[in-house]
Amino acid sequence: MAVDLKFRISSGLYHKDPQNTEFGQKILKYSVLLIDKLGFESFTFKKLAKEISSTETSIYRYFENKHILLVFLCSWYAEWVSYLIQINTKNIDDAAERLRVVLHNIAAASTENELTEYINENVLHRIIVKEGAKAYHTIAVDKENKEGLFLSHMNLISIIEQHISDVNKKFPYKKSLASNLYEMANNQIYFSEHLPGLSDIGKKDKNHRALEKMLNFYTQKLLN
Amino acid sequence: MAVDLKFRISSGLYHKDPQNTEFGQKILKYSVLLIDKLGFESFTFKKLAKEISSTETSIYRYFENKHILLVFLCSWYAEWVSYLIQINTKNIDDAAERLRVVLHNIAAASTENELTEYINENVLHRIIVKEGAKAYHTIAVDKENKEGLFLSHMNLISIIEQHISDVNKKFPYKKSLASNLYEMANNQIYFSEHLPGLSDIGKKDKNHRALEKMLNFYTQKLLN
DNA sequence: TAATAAAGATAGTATTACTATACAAAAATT
DNA sequence: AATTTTTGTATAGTAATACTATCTTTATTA
Repeated sequence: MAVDLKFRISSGLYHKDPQNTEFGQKILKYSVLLIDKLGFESFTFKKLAKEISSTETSIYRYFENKHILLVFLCSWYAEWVSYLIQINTKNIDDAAERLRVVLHNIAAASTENELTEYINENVLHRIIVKEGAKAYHTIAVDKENKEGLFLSHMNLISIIEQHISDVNKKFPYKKSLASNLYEMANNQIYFSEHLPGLSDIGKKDKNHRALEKMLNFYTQKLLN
Repeated sequence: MAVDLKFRISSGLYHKDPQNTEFGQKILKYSVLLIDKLGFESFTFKKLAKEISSTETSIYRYFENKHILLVFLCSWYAEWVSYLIQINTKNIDDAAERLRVVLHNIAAASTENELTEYINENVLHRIIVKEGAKAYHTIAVDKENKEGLFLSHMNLISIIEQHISDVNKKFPYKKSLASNLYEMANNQIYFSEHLPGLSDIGKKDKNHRALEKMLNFYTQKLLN
């Protein structure tokens, strides 16, 4: 059953929260599909407007520009994964087992059931893998970071960090391991599909299974 | 002493090899400086042309578009690091020690002496850290990969892989570790400067030293 | 000296990334 | 019930981008 889940996302990322209106949700839904189809560089508000039989002006009422929309989508994704981690680790006492759940959720989030009507999480995950890094590799990072535009992402990483800490309090690089596990998960999925020479994860495997196994191998070696 | 080192770079990345002409070298030199200054998105051939008192047309004689120029610069960087690794590991018998040299070269390449007249390697490294991922996160990856546009990068990763293998032949994720060490090096430098919540590497440290230490810690834990 | 290549000059075009303004319908408020 | 506000539409316009085409000048080389 699709529930209309909404997440709290930095108000700097929209003029009006798209999660709250039908039209806003339509923007989200079709921007995900269109970015996936065209790639972020070729995606424009004009094309999106055409897709949803609306106008550029209307979309600009919600988002300052397409870069901000991308950051919004990345934040939504981070909130969604944080949410999954929270509900899936809630009743687990063993820290090592909780961390395994965390790794499952960052590696295979897209295999979860669809939760929302207005975002195809599976396709969104593909966008995060392909375009996610562009959200913060921008000339204005420092300014945008100061404005809190990356808080959802930061928060996700600090949740991962906490679970790492629960397994091994004395590990000297908790933050770096947390961010690296997340980046590695996304990169290795991308490499396995597009640049197989850069990964041991095969294209043909249900690759999230192999990836998950690898992430577990890494963390076990590092934390013990 | 600056030597005019030239690298063999996939011919799909230029119309005419910029390393071979004075004008081509000027394009390389100032594109590096201008991308660093403006960020890749705001960088244009028109602005570059103005900077070097030339014309867009002339630059298009060398590069199909700015994306291809970026891939060229990333390839040049990969060739350069490969070269550094090669000369710096040549006379070392101990595999573990060689791997340490490899990690030094991917973490702190920018602290090397300048080798070439026409590229400021220090600034180029900053570009790789900030913009490098954009080179292959594009809608045309598969096509470009088939055309061999990423061969220099692939080759660098397989050199790293070989050194990993020399330390522990049985390690099950050599390719993934190789690509991850490289990505991690770049990302953690970026995070330490712009998104410190994502890294344990401090901004104030000579951060390549701390990074190098972390990469060594990782590989030791993983390979032993 | 003639031929060829390299770079410059100029012009043009479709698309992008917006901004401005005016308007109509629907929703909320008084 | 009247009126204000919010929400989305329609249209137009602009500077910049990402090129392409063509022609001329300058330098190299055969």
